[in-house]
Amino acid sequence: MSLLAHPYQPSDIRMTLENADLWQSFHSIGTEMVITKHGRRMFPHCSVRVSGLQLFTNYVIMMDIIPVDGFKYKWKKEQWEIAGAADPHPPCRTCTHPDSPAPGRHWMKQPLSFPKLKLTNNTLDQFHVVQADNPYSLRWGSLQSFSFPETAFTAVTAYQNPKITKLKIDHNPFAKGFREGGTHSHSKRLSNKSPRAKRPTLDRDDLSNSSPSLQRMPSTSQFTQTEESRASTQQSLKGGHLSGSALEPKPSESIHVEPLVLREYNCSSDEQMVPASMPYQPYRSEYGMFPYPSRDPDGAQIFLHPPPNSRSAAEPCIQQHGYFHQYNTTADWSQSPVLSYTTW
DNA sequence: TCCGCTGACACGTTTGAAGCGT
DNA sequence: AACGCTTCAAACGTGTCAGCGG
Repeated sequence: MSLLAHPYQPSDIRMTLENADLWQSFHSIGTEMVITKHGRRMFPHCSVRVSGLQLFTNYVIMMDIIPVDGFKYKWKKEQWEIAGAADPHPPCRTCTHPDSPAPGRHWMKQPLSFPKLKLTNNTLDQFHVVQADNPYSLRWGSLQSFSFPETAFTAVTAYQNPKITKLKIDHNPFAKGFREGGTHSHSKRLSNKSPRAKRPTLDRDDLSNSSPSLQRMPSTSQFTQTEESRASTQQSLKGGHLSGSALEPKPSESIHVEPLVLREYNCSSDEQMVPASMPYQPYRSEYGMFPYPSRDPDGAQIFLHPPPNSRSAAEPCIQQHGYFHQYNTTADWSQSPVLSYTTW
């Protein structure tokens, strides 16, 4: 774990996971996140507290999900087992916090979260693409990333571990309908003819087509990782996260300063969809290139990381990673073209 | 036959418009 | 007329299950 400060502005930026206890509860069992074609929100969602930022310097916060390894897994005999090679990795998509860019004081006054981040295994929802009318680029002074080992999770299309289901039902208000009296029995639903006519609902595709609320980040296959971040991530894996395995140290704050990168895209959204289940080549190459929005980044990222030990060897995990990017001067920012900017 | 994914379902929560009172 | 509060239905998010397809 390392921290590299901005060359001109010695950094003491810290990022801590807000709902760490909840994450830890899930993590100790082996967090699972359901993904669907249309996108499913995470629970727990990512929420972090930031400190040490320059009060009047603008930052952008981003979050990524990165597969741990090149395998896919199946739940067998109360544990995950390798079930073959992973499917091709989809384009990496980065979620930018909609408040970005914002001054450090804004980020530090309250925890920031990504409650509307959705996980999907659909790689064809192209309507989420946001096209920038005026591509522009910025030189970033530095990039700092933070990883949180306890946010690692396994992406599933249906829950496998009943302990996870119970934990989610206990903590997620939206799942309260399943809390008491067990789950709604199938027989109950088989009785059919519910007195309640099905509400006409917008097809999500239609909804998304007509609204910018769901947008996909530009893709890149150039995401690379430095030795440092790799080492950091590797280290985070050693603790494991499955039941019975040793827990990692407290939310890590491994910080990686990235070389300046020019990227040209604009992305902001109410809800952003990120791929969650597709393993990708782990720890490959460098970390130098990264898909950044053309505004200042400041972010949280999720990394899938390799199974920490033999017991959890089959478990694809995701580790949250946050990225900071800062404008050194307001002048830099003023030179930027108008952003598409949405709020959650 | 097995297994994974998808869509339908029922229920609770959230949200915002409409109605009402001050 | 303006503002604030309450009510309620629509929209949304959830986990489970059957059915389909590979």
